[in-house]
Amino acid sequence: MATIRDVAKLAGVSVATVSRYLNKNGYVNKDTEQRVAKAIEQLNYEPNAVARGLAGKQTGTIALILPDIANPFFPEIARGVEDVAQKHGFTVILCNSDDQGQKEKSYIEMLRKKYVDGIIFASNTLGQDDVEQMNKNNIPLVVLDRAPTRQSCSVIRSRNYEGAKLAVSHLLDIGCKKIAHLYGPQELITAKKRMLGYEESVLDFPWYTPSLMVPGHFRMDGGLAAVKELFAKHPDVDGIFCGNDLMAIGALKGLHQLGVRVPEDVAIIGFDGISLTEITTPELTTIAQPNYDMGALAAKVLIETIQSGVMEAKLYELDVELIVRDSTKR
Amino acid sequence: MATIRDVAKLAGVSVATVSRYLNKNGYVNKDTEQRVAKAIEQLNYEPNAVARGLAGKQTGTIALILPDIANPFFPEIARGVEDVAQKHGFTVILCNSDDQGQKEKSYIEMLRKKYVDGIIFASNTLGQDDVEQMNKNNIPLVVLDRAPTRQSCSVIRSRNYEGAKLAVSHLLDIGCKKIAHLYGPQELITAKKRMLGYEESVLDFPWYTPSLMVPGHFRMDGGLAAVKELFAKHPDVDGIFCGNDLMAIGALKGLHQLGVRVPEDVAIIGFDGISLTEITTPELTTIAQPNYDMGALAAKVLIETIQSGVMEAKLYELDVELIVRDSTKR
DNA sequence: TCACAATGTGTAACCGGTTACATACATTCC
DNA sequence: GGAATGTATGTAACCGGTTACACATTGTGA
Repeated sequence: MATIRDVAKLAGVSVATVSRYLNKNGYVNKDTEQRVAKAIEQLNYEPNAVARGLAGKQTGTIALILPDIANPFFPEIARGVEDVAQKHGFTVILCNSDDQGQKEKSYIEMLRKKYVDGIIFASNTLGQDDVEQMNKNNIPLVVLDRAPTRQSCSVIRSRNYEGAKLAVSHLLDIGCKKIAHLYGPQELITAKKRMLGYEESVLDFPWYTPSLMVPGHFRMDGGLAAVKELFAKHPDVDGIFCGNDLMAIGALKGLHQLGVRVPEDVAIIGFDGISLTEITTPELTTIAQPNYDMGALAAKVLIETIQSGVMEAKLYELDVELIVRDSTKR
Repeated sequence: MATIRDVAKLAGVSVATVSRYLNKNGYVNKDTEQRVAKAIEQLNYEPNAVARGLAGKQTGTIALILPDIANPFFPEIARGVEDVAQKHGFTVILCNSDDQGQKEKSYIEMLRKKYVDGIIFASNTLGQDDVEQMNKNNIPLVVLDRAPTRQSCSVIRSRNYEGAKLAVSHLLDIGCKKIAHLYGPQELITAKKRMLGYEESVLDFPWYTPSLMVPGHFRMDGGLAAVKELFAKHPDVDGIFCGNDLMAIGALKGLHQLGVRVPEDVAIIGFDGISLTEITTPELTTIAQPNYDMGALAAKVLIETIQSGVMEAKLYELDVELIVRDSTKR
């Protein structure tokens, strides 16, 4: 592989000039430019990214830390991140934290040593101390969807509260008379807001009672168990708003096992808009987040932060959309 | 951040000694070792991975190139890759090729410039020239699942042919009298072998005719369309072996639309064992590949190649397993 | 005509590691 | 006792870029 010095020699200029030509900063004469270009061409020269990283402290690499890429919620986000990164000449490092603070910290450690230019977090366990450490090390970060606080870093989220209200009002619209809610881990802002939206929507109905809210841990098996628990207490429920799609799928399974028909006996609506909602029978109505767009936006914001050098701390809230499918069609 | 020179100064030794201590190569006296260790401790020193990369030409980074992480087939593989990489102190760069040779080449270009230590391919469009280029540049690569040839690189695959025979014989076992096959893109060795397994299993039956094989492009919508085409010609089919799970899900949908009952009228079996097969109604019988393990093995083989420096070209074929679920239960 | 700015280029230090080679002393073997 | 070998350490070049600074030339305004 040719180096910048080879190019300089062949073009009869100094390495500084070649570097200036490459980075398009500083003055380079038109003629010189031509000569350098030709030398580069001839030698088939490619600047070495690692050397660049060392000298310039920018590696053109960002990291995406998420709990588990095998969770169907994340691949679309990851795709959004990667597409935008790729378009800007950045490369994406994938990290699965399993929501373990320990794993997360060791990733951050390693990423810092590798001079990643920035990090996107889609993880729950991001601690205040981590954020501070990143700030101290001057590593830009963007938090996706789940951050409890918004401090010295940008946050991308969707309108969970509004989405929840939308979900409940849809169930009411189609004539539901008693609506339950399966909720996710309350340490997640996402789960909390969705529950809040539900509560505020139903609080004034005579049928409402807190035991209509059952935890499902944002997981499929959790949704399945929850729905059974729910029907033991409230066999007359005729609508369920699930805090995420995975629980909704679990609930669907559970109802199927109980011999309850969807949507005839019970209507179900989920939240997230993951692609799995299209493969169930019946297909699931859901409040769709723009998952891909959230990833894409996160990457865009991060890269802007990296390139401008100013670490802003904005909150971006994206709109959600009600997608009506068979699980609520009567 | 402290550098190796700071450590050397504080410990009263040369940088070479510190480096030897860090890499545990060459001689270092016990006492010196202690002093260096203390200096590192005091300065909170962390070796800089980029500088290391430049000097040593090893970055502790591997890349995973796949068509699309949002395709449900890949996240599990990716997870397997990442877990093993992480355990060995490697970092994984994620690349979505969309099966476009062009995109793939530009990724490879960029990865080479970044000194990635090796690449795992799970992409169809990997050309002979690419492989040669990698070999010339001495970048180890491992090809996952879909490689046409096996030349100067290791290949990880599952027993597609055997799996296909297993699938058909299962359908025969449950009493199917006319079995169709939805197949994937024939340029994929995977799709080809699965079709071959089908053909050889059914060739001698009187009901067999080539028009029982319908293309479904390994996609859900393809499976849906294929099943409709199939039933227009062969309404008496009572078993379908789908070349992958996505098509099986599509077929399930299509049959549902046609009012055909599964498994009563038609039994369906897929291939791959992706997690989606558990959320359909009825749940899908499938020939499960060890997806996670395939990713993990790919990473293991790649890292071994990187660390040993010998570029072997082995073929690993993993066993598949029949998982019987409702879609073939009679 | 002179001062100053804009343009163009080169030298060499620097980023933070690794490592070939030189040197020195302690053992071991014949 | 001298050669060969093992242990321990330091010097300095090297990986391949970027960039501060110096210097030269040309253009411009007063």
